[in-house]
Amino acid sequence: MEGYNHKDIEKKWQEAWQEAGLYAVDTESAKDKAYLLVEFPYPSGDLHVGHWFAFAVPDIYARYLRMNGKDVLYPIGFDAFGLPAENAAIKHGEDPKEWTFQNIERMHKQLRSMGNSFDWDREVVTADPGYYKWTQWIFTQLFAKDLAYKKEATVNWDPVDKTVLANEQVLPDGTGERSGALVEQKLMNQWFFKITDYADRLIDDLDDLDWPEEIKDAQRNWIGRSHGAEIPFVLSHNGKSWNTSVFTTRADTLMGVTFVTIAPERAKELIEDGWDLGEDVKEYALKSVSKPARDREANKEKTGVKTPLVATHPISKKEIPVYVADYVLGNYGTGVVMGVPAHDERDHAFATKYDLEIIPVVDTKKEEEIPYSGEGVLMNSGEFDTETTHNAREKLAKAAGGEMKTTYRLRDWSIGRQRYWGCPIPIVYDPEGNPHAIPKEHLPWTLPTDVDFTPTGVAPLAKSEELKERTEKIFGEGWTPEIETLDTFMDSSWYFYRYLDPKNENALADKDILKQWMPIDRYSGGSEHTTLHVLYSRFINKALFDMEVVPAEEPFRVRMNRGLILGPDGNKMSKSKGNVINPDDLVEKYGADTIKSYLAFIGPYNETGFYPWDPQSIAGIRRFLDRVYTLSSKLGGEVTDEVNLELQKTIEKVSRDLPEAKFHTSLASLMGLINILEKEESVADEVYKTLLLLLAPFAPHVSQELWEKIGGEGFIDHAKWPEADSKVLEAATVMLAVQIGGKSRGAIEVAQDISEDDALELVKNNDKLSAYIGDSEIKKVIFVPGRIINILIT
RNA sequence: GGGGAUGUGGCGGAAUUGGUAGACGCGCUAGUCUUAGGAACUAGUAGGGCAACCUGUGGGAGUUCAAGUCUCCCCAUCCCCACCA
Repeated sequence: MEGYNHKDIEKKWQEAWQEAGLYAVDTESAKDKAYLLVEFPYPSGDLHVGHWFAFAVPDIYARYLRMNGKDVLYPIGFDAFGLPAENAAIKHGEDPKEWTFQNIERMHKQLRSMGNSFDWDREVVTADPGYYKWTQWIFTQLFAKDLAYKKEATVNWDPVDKTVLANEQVLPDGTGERSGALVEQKLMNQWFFKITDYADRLIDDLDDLDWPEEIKDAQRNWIGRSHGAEIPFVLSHNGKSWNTSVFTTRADTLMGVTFVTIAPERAKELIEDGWDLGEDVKEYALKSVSKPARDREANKEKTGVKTPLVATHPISKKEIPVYVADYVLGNYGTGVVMGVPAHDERDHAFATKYDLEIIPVVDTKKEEEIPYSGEGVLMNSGEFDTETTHNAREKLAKAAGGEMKTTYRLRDWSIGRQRYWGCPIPIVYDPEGNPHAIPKEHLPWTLPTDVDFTPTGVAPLAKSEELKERTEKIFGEGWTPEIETLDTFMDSSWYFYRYLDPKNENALADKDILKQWMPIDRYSGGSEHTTLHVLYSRFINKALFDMEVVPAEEPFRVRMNRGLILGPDGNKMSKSKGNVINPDDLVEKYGADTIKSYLAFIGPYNETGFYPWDPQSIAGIRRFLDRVYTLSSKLGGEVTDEVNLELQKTIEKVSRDLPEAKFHTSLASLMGLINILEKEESVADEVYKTLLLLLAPFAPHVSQELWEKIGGEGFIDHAKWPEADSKVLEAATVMLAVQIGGKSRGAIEVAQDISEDDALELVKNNDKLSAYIGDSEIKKVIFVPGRIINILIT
């Protein structure tokens, strides 16, 4: 069969769309807005198939909404700061800025070859000073609200990239998200965002969001809210005492405490404060603290060292031993844990190993073994005996002088990076070393260029003479600049506001425009960003919402994660495996319409499946488009009732499935229609036109070309989405399934509203079906109109 | 260990939400046309059986006239979190 010439057609229409400014949106005048967002790419220099999956498929929905009369904004930009640029600079002596902007140039071409309905006038590049001026401004606002602060803390240190990482950037196996290096723990003075202030709202507000449960749960889990009690404990040695406290979710087991364990971090702090805890404790604590988190967690065997400290039980006043043990985490709760070996597995293991007393305080009725961590009735707990564990929880906490408290797994977001190619933190220090936000009139606080950025662990900006001079010139002698740059996740946590008003010089975006366009109607992206970018963006949005900078409390009305395209061999695409599919070659061979349709056809878009690239399937999709094209030579004649019914069914199906991101079933029904039309002698113009309208979101170029060919008016994108004729659909006959004695025996063609009696009569008059009834008596008939008739016989 | 999801032909996946399981595509088989084709087209394609039929949605129970879909118990795979007190 003769195929169509995708190269000419796609070039022709991409130019025409561009010239007509077809996808430019006026955010000020739009009436019925739809804001669709896809995660903007890092300018790595080469577009891969994953980008197509991420950008070309949601474009189907954008085009659908546009044909339904919406003012659709579908923007694109670049997350342009980051390490690859800097590493390329170090390796090949390139300028990171040059490297980045050259890559962006290349990617522009590739992105345009997709033929998406992007509004290119709104492109945003985070490394552009016009953009990062506002990244810096947001930082200064957070600083003013004490949501950005500096503190001495143990942070994740990536020894390869030589920079600090946020907790979210350390993978479960303890390696850096980017470098893959084993992350170390290092005590440093660092900038943080106080995301923990928003922990409750970040959890609670999830309830009202129309997001998949798995995404919400992943965030809830990450934030890790835990309700319990904080109970004071006094630890003493040599006449000195330390008033601390433990966090527990089981205050009811307080009378079963037989020892206390402290985290190595706490022991180290005590030693630094001059406590003499002995050589063994010192050695153990220091060794544990410097261990990479992974090593420490890998060792499931409980270890610990007895300290000379003595803890006083807050109720019984009994003296109990204190251990330092590395299974106690320094950054969760208080880093001090009460040991209840009878009712906690870890404490039990520890107590058994070090031969410590075990006192059961929950009556297990001898049915459960110790350790027993369930609920029950208290025993061995003095006046609290016979209380239920549930009721005793708060009472015991109060009796011990403690209070109910909630803790979180979430840590504050570490945002300083000791690297060059990033947004400079807009802070200067006065001669006394106090930090001050750089006032708005000096923003953007530009990234200096007189810097050698070979990573040494010291931030490269420290070497910039220009930055030093600039600071002193503006703020006075003795003032010094902050030398760290911002985590690039900060750049990307607000870009969606900027798309709305990208050239605004007075605000990150105009308030009225924000009010009209936020929140985003649908945001699709990768599942790997659930606890990174998406969480950070929600935090920044809430902080800005509280400052009345942005209008919506949540930025993303709908979030959906997509799947992953694998290589033809079923493995993740990677250069080393040699299984990378180059989209440019595919554009050349099949055209953009085919790639987009193939990726849409592969499965449900809003589920995170893994899809191996199938070179034969894509040929099948191209065959389908060729068939649509070829069909244009058979135009003419009248619409038959049968064809019209199939057409109306297809309109109904596509209009129902497409908005739900079920692009694959939408295409399937279009293929079904084509199969029917091909069997006809001729195809009426109106039928073909409707087919093109339905196909336009999936294959915009070839649909537009055919639209023009058959005399369609103007751009197909401006044509109205067809509406199914409900009269035709209602008048259609259906196949009524016939069951006899509960077994499927066939079907009869009937009107949708046929009565039970008429249907029964038809079955009786049908030789084949009535044979199943035979001489048997009809006991009962179950009839579901338009669906099924089930005749029960004796 | 905790949380979330998913199990349907050789493969990706459908199933009007409790109503004829396997739409659509790939692959496969046969044929047509071709010097040839890994091109295109036509027909077939869950398994078993010559057939009428029978069996089939990870396994096992159950509810129902009717279960891929609902309930309970297992099994497997994937993702997230995890010595979180």
